[in-house]
Amino acid sequence: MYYQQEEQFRYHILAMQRAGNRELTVQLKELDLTPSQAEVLTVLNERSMLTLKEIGQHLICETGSPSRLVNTLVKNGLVEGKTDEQDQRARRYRLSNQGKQKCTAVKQIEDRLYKHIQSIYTEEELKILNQLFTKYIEQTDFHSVFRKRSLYEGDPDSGEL
Amino acid sequence: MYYQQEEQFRYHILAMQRAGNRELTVQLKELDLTPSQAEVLTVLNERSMLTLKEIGQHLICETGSPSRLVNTLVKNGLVEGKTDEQDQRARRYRLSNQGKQKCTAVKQIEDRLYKHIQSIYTEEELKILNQLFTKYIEQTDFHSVFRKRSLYEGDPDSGEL
DNA sequence: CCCTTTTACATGACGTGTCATTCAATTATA
DNA sequence: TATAATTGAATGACACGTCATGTAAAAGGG
Repeated sequence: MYYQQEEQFRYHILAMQRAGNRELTVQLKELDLTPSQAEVLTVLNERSMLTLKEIGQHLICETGSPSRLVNTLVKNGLVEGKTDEQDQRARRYRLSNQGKQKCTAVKQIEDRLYKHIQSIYTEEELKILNQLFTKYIEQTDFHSVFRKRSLYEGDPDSGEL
Repeated sequence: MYYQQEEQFRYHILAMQRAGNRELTVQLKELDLTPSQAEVLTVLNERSMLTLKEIGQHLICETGSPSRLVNTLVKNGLVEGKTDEQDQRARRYRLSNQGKQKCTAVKQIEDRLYKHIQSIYTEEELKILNQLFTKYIEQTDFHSVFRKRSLYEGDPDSGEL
């Protein structure tokens, strides 16, 4: 068969994403959160007072402007927004106290996921995988997201220009 | 940072899936198909006269019973279904002539994707990636899907038990 | 300063993914 | 053979992810 490895690769990526997302969905259900909502909380926990557009630039789960996603969190009292004083169009968002609490709970659940990953791959294998992934990601819009989120280095502020 | 590689891995998987899906979505738009719809066509092209449940067992894009997905294709004239004679509950689906035509067009688009993947990774790297992915997939429900779809061997019938 | 263009966001639309519920056909069981 | 349990599928519900459109604020050009 032509492209056998390529086809396998393509469906592997899809399956891995689906599997991971389901795992997270189940775990996060006890917090009444979806994986996407949890990612927003994580982003706002790292860098507060972001506009919608900025939040979008830090999300891997979604490209465009995550209006609905963030507004759901506002409605649920986890995030609060204020109109930007310089720009009346923009709103700046931050975690509420309840949101901060949720966020620590989210971290525990993420740790479970990371431990699961650790149980499957050695640190050496993960490095190989991530290195190869980077070759792909570099060619996509996501590259800047990873930099902004500081997901490449252990250093938690190198993405902030 | 704890779990740095694991976190990167997790988001890499998400980003790769999103990037690939967007690429496919754009390409398939000229056929008026979505990636999920294209996967159903591909499955029915490999093995015809499947029930909804069986189609679901061959799909990586979706778990449950893909009623709506398949019915959209029926409505668009790409797939036709007949009630199973042994089991009045079940319907058996196959590609219409129009569906078969679409399917060859889909293959060309998939080939473009595979060539893109080839342009990023060597065959050796793909083998390493797929081998590592398999370690993960083996622990999920998707393992049987890959076997049924014969995505593991070049042999196009080994999954049929 | 007015007018055009751009920008930030909201919203409608559409097709998923996922789960729960419902319904009818089939199988198992008492 | 009645009846109960199971199964295949349809459907409602909900939250996405993506695109297109609309609206108001801001920026830019004359």
